[in-house]
Amino acid sequence: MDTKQHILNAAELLFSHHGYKATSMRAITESAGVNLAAVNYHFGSKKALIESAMERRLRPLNEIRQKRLNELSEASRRTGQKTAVQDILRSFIEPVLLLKESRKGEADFSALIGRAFIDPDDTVQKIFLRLMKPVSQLMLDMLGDALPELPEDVIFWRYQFVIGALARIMRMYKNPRYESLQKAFKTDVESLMDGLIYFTSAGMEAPMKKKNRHRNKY
Amino acid sequence: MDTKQHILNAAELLFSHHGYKATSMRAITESAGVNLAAVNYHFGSKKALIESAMERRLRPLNEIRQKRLNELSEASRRTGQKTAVQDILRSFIEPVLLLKESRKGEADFSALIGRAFIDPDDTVQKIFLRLMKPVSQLMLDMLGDALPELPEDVIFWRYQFVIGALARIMRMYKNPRYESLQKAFKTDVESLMDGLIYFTSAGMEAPMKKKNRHRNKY
DNA sequence: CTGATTTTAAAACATCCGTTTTAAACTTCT
DNA sequence: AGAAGTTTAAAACGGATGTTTTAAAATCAG
Repeated sequence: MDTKQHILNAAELLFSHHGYKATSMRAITESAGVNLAAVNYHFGSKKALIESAMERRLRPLNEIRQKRLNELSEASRRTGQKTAVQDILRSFIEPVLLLKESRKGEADFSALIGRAFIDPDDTVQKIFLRLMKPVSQLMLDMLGDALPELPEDVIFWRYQFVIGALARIMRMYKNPRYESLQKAFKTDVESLMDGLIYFTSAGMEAPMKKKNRHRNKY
Repeated sequence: MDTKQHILNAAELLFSHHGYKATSMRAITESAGVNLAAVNYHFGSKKALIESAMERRLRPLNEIRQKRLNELSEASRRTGQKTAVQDILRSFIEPVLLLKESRKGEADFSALIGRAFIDPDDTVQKIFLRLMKPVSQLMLDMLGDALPELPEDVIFWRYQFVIGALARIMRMYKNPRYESLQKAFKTDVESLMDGLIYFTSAGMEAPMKKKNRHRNKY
């Protein structure tokens, strides 16, 4: 009965490394040690398999995020103080990187999420947007409340900057492909996470400046 | 003789939309209105074609970046003042987004670069890293000089945050796939670019805080 | 035990892929 | 005009892909 889990684990690992298109059913089933037909038997199709793999990780992750964000809103209502931008970002960023460390035995599933952010396949993108939509909307609402002086579109794009930065380090951190770039840095997850939170908090709270204050020739 | 250009334009567009693996030779040649065999005749292989497509855009772009960065260094040497972080980031970010607007007739090649950042294919990644290496090293050096109080690994990761944020908006901006998320925002490129520069400048200059100043339950 | 479900093995399916080949037409330049 | 280079058309290549089928074996629940 754990054939499904074996398949999901193998799919998660291969998909996070090579992307959707380049991960074949034969590679998945061989890596999982099961028969080729098992995937279609249990999941129906490759598309349904990758959807299951993404949901297995993204659903509980986003539930944690929403719970933490709701706790922040409640505390704000209780104390009458505005929620700090840094706490909002921390609620969004911390869970994915901490879960990464807490399950060392399993396949690296924060890489799966990092891959889902950017996989070029339309199927993957649609699944991902659907799974992220509730927490994304909540983030935008809370950031809007925390930064009332910023217009809606500025909040939106700054949130996208955060997403982009997070997605990048989810793929880079401890990824052998990028080891050559990282010299001898032995940065631990907590430091990297805190670094990202400080960076994005400062960026989120940066003032808007007037345009055309700087000429350029290109 | 402009068959090669037609092929490159078609490859650029399709590759930026669907990624390397999902862009077939047949799709490229049909979109370019040329024969299937023309790609192998002119370029030798699919891999060599995508390499040409990337080099065509990335080489002049990074030359502009390096030239602007060198001008900043020279000005700093001349005046004895430290180079501003914002000017460094502007030299890196502005060229790609401004070139995007200046050639409306051609295929959208900033999307090509945005895609190259994140395509899962190993071939694409190797080509991209090779083309980006010189300007990346220059950026790290200059950021290190501008922020002497930050350790090397913090500079490195913050630079990666910038890369991630930039790559994300290069793919999102004016991409029909993400239109539904952007409500009625009619943000122009200059505003978006300035927004990214202010965001990343603030993040780059953010102070480092001590660790473990915040408990969490997950 | 029995019946239902799960899993395996092996083969075949149609389809797509990058690439190559062949021969004929077209263009360009000397 | 003639040679060289370019482009087209059509077909085929070997291989990989997702999916399906068939039948036998293994597992498990009532």
